[in-house]
Amino acid sequence: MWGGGVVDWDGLRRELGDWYERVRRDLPWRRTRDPYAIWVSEVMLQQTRVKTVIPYYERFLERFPDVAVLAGADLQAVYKLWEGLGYYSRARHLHAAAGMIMAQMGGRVPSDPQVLRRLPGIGDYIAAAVLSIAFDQPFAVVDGNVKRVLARVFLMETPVNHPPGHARFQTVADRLLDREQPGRHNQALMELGALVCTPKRPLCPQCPWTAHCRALQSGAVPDFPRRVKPRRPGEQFWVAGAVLKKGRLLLTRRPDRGLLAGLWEFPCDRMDGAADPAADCAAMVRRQVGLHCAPPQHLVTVRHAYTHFKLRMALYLCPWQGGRVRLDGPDHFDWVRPDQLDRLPLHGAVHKALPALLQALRGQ
DNA sequence: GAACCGTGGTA
DNA sequence: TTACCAAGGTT
Repeated sequence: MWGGGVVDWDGLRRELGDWYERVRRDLPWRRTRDPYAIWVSEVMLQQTRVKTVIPYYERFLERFPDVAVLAGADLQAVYKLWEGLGYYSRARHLHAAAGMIMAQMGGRVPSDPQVLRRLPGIGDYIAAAVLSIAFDQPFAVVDGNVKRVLARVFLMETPVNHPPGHARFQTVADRLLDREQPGRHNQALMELGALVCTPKRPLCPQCPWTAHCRALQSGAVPDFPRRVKPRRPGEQFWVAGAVLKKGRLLLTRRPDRGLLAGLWEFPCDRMDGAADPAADCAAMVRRQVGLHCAPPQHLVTVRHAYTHFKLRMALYLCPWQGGRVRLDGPDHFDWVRPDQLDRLPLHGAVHKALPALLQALRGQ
């Protein structure tokens, strides 16, 4: 894998550690050794930028300062704090894991790898991160940063976005790990990927590993890491109906599984056909919440990009005409005054459409 | 093993 | 506008 060349593992570890001590960012989760806080930070940082996470992390630790408080909290409150951060199952898993820790593990984040790994939402990466950073245990993390750095330094052809190749990176990361200071080492390697060995325009002159990097020596840095072509996401069309009754709007909650689990929205569904969207919307309202409404009035159509499909959602204003709410799909509902909408966790597409709705309501 | 699961920044 | 990408995990 390393082309027969000799690798100076000790030199790599030392130079990385020295570099990290010089340039490390002062991040909120680097000011604590509390396993709970480290865990929360790692969950939030999953597929999410540091800059985005910081305010969420601060609020979360303030509101839920330890495992016991989180376990005792209402899941809806956790979702509300997570609103806008995405991947909402992370919030549900964190809450459920806190409950398990209180019920079965004496209220402390477990330091046993096998126990930790059993908690929902904790996979290989987060387990290794918590164990190394909070408990000084010798586990190497492999995230997107680590793969990119290793691919360049060792000229690894393994695609970084193809699960079958993951084990190759883990093997190299294990060999490279500084077992004396695993927490510092793991953070240093990720910091190198975040600050220097970046996806585009890496800052090679600032890299502590210029003498070791095979991609740099062969002028191939822009060609690494390798990546397999992802499939282009398809497009979906949704119709959403804001049912208005006596100045209140009907909001529904999505089921606890699947897309946008647990978040609130206006009743919506994929469009049946392109023939008559307004009639589609009225039919959707009857089907999903059992209500009859006056002819829906188109307010706005928003675009939103999810991981695996693109969405165009048309929002209609639907004056209530009759019927009592009977849910088919959503698992909860509530009639909400427009100025109270911010009490519920809403997803991105709803937030995009909201200004048009509020403006229409003011105009009535 | 492949598909699913969000959002915002950036080029 | 589109494509890429970011401290992954679950089903």
